[in-house]
Parts: sequence; C-alpha cells; structure tokens
Amino acid sequence: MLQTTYIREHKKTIIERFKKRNFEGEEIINQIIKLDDERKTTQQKLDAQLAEGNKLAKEIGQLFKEGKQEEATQIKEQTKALKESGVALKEGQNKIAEDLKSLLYQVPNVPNEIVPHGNSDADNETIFEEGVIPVLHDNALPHWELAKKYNLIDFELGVKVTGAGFPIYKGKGARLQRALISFFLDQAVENGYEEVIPPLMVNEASAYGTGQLPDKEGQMYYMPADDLYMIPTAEVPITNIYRDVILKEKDFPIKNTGYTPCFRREAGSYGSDVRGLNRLHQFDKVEIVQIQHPDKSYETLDTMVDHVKGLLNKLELPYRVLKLCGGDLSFASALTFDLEVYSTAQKKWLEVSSVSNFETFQANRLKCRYKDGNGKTQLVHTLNGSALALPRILAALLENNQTEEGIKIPEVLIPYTGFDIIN
RNA sequence: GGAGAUGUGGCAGAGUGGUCGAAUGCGGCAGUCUUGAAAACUGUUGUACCGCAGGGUACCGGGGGUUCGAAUCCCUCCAUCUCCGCCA
Repeated sequence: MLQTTYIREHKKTIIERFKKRNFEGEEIINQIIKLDDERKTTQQKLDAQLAEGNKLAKEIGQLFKEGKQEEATQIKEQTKALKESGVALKEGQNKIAEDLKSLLYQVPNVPNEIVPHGNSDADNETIFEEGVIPVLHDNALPHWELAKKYNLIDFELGVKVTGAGFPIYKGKGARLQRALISFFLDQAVENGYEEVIPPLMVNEASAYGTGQLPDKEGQMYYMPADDLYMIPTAEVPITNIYRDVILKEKDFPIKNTGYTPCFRREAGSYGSDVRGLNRLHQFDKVEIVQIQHPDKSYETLDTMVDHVKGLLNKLELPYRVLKLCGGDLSFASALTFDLEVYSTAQKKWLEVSSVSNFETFQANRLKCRYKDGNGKTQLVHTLNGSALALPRILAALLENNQTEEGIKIPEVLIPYTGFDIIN
C-alpha cells in the first residue's frame, strides 16, 4: 500500500510509471487525493468539536467541585448538541477513511524505473544465462515418469490421502527432498541469514500485512473454525515478525531464512502446466527475507539474486535470470528478478525463484519502521526471494541428470543425500 | 474444554470516574564531572493524524457501550497466568 503523502508528492511520476504495468492510475490517484483532502477537512472539524467538548467537560467538573450544580447542568445542555454533531462527523470520518483505504488497496506498487514495459512474461528481459543444457539419451523421460520408474514420488497415493497436487515423496525421493532443504538452509545461514521456523498458519492481520488480503484470499486455504490461513509462502509469517516494529538504524540489515511447506489453492489452473511437480497445492520452499534501509535495498536485491545464482551454480543446473516487465510484476513489487531452470525433458524453463524489492509497499501496511538520524520514523524496505522452491528444482535435477545408468546426484548434495545415484 | 485471576509506556510497576498521555524505578539518549571509564548529578526519552506556528485530536490488549467526562464502570472478543480435565 502506498502512502498518501507519497502519492501527493510524486503524483506525476507514479502515474507515468504505472504505464509500465498497464495500470491506468490517473483517475484513482485523483480520487485518492480528493478523498484525502476531505479526510483532512472533516478531521479538522471533528478535532475542533472534540476540543470544545473536552473543554466543557473540564468546566463541568470544576463547577461540580465548587458546588455550582445549576451552572454545571446548564453547560451539560450545551454538550448535547455538540455530541450529536460529533457523532455524525465521526461517522463521516470513518466512512471516508474506509473508502480511502479500499482505494489504496487497489493501487499497485510503483515499478522501479528500470522495469521494462510489457504485457506478459513474453516481455521479460533475460539478463543472464549460465550453464549448459545437457543432451539427453534417446529414452529420456519427463520427471513424473522418472519419479514412477525409481519410486521417488507417488502422485496417485497423494490423491487418495488428500487430493491432486499433494504428492507423497518416498524413499530416495523423500531423502533428496530433505537433502535439498538442508542444503539451501545451510547455504543461507552461511550467507548470514538467521534461520527461523515460523508458524504455517497465520491470522488475518498477518495476511493483510504482506498483502495476501484483501484481494488474494482465493489463493490461500482458510480454516474458518479458527479464522486462520495456511501460508502460501514463508514470506508471510517471516515478514510479519516485523509488523508494528520500530527498528534502529544499526539493526539493518535484518536477514532471515526459513524452510516451510507452502499451501496454494491454485484455483482454476489446470492442464499440462500442472503435470507432475510443475504446480502443486503443497510444496516445500526455503525463503530468504531481508529488511533493509531504503538507501541500500537495491544493493541488497542484487546480493539476494547472487545468492540464488550461487545455489543454482552449485547444483549445476542451467538457468537464466529474468528482469520482469511491468505486466508480469506482482502487485506489491517494485522490481523482481525471476530465476528459471531448464527442464530438459519437458523442454521448458521453470520458475524456481522470484526475488523482489517491495520498497515501502509492505512496510506501510506492516507498520515496520526505523528511526533515522534525525529521530524521525521512516518506513523500511522489505525484500524477499525463494532460495529455493523445491519441486521444480527436483524436476530439473531428475530430468537433466538422468543417464542410462540412473539419475546422478550433484556433488554438493551427496553429503546430504548419502547416495550419489538413483538407480 | 471447565473454573478463577490478570492485561498500563523499552522493561518493572502506581493509578478505580474529572487537574492522567499517565507517578515512581530501571533501561536508552544528551550533558556536567573525569586523562579515560564507572559512579554521581542535570536534562531528555511512546505512536499517529491535523496545523506555517502557538497548539489541537486520538491511542492505557482489540472492538463496542454507559457518562457532560473513562486507563478507571458495563458488554464482548483476544492473550497470558493458576488449578482441573485431555493430549503429542
């Protein structure tokens, strides 16, 4: 959520930048400013009335004390009218605040100036490529076939126990999964991230804090009996640790990492894209989150991308880095880099990480601030990225490393798996 | 799940209808003193909104109510603690 003061001060730039995401912002921005003006004037009136009421109440108290009952009763009469109009003003004020909020909720983050124009993922810019796409033998299989052949993942059994999109990992498949989690966490910790194990369900306030609510409730599993949401990503509970917090400058940067399963309803997405591990309702992910000083957040974004690149290098997977165009940029993000690995048997790129700088967009909702050198409270910048999402990494590993003899495990994982080949 | 108690500023802890945004202590920050540090002393120390400013308004777990006036009374929700029950 953008701040109204920021909108007022940068109106022109904002409207211009919104064009990168094909968001026509002029009308809504004007509405917001107009409503905010109304908010100010009604508040002034309301404050004046309340001040008057407070003054009279004090007088009444004083008169009672002096035993001047009659005078006090007279003044009481005055306060009646004041109270009535105060209630009306208050209601108006609440209505305005609500309307203003619902407008602000509809406004996406302002894309960074280096975000390319564009409508869809076709317009994303490839800014980096690394690794060699392997040439597979003639009998190469897609990962879902491999998973079956080597008894690594049982999709049908998952359907029986829960439903589609909830696979059951078995044997070396489960072990490989656990190895990847440990590897990713160890790498993050080595890079200075503090490991946390957060709750897998969050309350409504947290879902608002990171922007899943009010618009994306359809994405999350909801438990009405307890009014809780299953997390769609560790970003939600980890970032919300810092909700309603005022940091000191010396606290920067805050670096957290956490492994969690992620739960996504993915309503309406069916077809070949969801085959095998490509899209699941429950999947594992290691997330990295940073809270940073606004002056340093873009440097930090680069280091986070470098961290993820390092992981992919070590796993020896061919990958590319994309700078997302405005049209593909998520609602809350100012700049996002996606990292995709090549899935050789499927012959397509799979998104395995998305690293974003949200600038103050989340911080504003979270009320996560810091005190600057002048003792003024300012909003922080929040950033996060997947490091990494497991299923597609697993898919690429299985497909790309398959040989006639079996599936080879990358060097770095062997200490974690305890085996070097699946056969 | 049942019964009871509690919820005040960074922390501890006063305050039970008016002069309370809130005593006091600790902590934090700035200064005096000191070669430096500690101690001592002095001052300062919540957040947000409105206003050019003086200043005003709101917030004492959340929400609602009573009252001219609420941290203080009532309702409700949430959290914590104690006891009982149940249970990894």
